[in-house]
Amino acid sequence: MPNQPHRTRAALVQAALDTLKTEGFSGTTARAIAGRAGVNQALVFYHFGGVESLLLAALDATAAARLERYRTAMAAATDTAERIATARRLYREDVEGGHVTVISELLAASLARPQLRAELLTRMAPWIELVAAVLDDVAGDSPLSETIPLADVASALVALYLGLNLLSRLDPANAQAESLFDLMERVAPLLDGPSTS
Amino acid sequence: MPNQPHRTRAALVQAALDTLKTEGFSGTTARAIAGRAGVNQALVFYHFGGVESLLLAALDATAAARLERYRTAMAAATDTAERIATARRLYREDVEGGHVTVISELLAASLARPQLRAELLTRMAPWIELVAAVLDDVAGDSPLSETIPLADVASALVALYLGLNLLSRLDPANAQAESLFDLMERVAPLLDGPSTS
DNA sequence: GTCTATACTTGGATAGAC
DNA sequence: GTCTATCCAAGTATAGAC
Repeated sequence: MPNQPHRTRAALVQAALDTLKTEGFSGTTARAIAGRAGVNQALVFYHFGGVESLLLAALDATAAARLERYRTAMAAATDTAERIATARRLYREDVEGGHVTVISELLAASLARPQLRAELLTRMAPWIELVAAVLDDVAGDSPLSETIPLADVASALVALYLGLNLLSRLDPANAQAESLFDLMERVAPLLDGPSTS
Repeated sequence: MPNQPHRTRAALVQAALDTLKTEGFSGTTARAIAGRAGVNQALVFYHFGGVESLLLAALDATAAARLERYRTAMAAATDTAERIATARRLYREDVEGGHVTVISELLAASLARPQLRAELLTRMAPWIELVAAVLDDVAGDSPLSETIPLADVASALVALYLGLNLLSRLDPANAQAESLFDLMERVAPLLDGPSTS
């Protein structure tokens, strides 16, 4: 009884994500993924050609959904305070859902894998663009947008996001990120205030 | 001709660092380390009890030297501009020398290793304290120190540092970090200016 | 076209030789 | 105290059964 191919593929993609989130990159082997998916280990190679390709397919699947979620949530926010509150909500979702963990583990593993590194480079771009677009909205017509290179700040914010997620492993309560959002919420009115004429 | 034990141990520690920097965590096996050190693979277990313990010993060795370097370099800086210039210099050293890579790889791997996670938690504390101390000097007698929780900002800066290093793998030129330091140098006078009465 | 069985390689760890 | 020989577990990948 041959299984429907797309079902096996989907199960492997989901299992790959779950394994990466709970076992880390070094624990994400063809056997571990297949075991979680309930299929034979060799199917990883048949359907995806190898573990690395499967992981990239899994990243693409989760990143597309996540990007869409970010875009709609951020579009609904109209001022800086709301954008920060939204960012906090999204950050919590990411930590709980392990969405950022997937990219962190792959980035860490890309050190010794030039191919993986190249693939990840392409896939980081839309995130940095998304943050840059939000920053552009925040800066709005204020003089900030002229004097500060938004693209660089966007990269830095993405780096901060990754770093916070990495550090959050050591502290399950994740107090740093929460109090950082508190701080940003206190600073937010200073950004909106002057430009609201 | 029995080797002096401390020579073998030192060779393993150095080889462990080099392997972690070039092969990443998943490539840092007892065999890879021992091969690089030019000793038998079983000595990793004899001298350190296992790969993970060796890696922690290696981290301790490099972190102690690195912390000392940071402390003396930062102590020599007297105003905010100098501190930022020093931070830029230290950051470049870290990227080139792979010092942060060691901790990034271990943090990424700690996801599925509770013991490693606990050990790393202890070892991150002095770095956050160091940054907090520098921030305290920067804030000085300005009102900033009252309104902004320095400990949280210190954690965030450490996270940013880790994240920048992680992203720098994708872009060898590492333009983000450099232009971020540019930005900070332009903002620095605003911090020093008002409080210099 | 899909999957199973199996071959081969690499890694962790230790018993015992020197 | 140091290292070799060796075992066992786990990983990748493919040849061939269905």
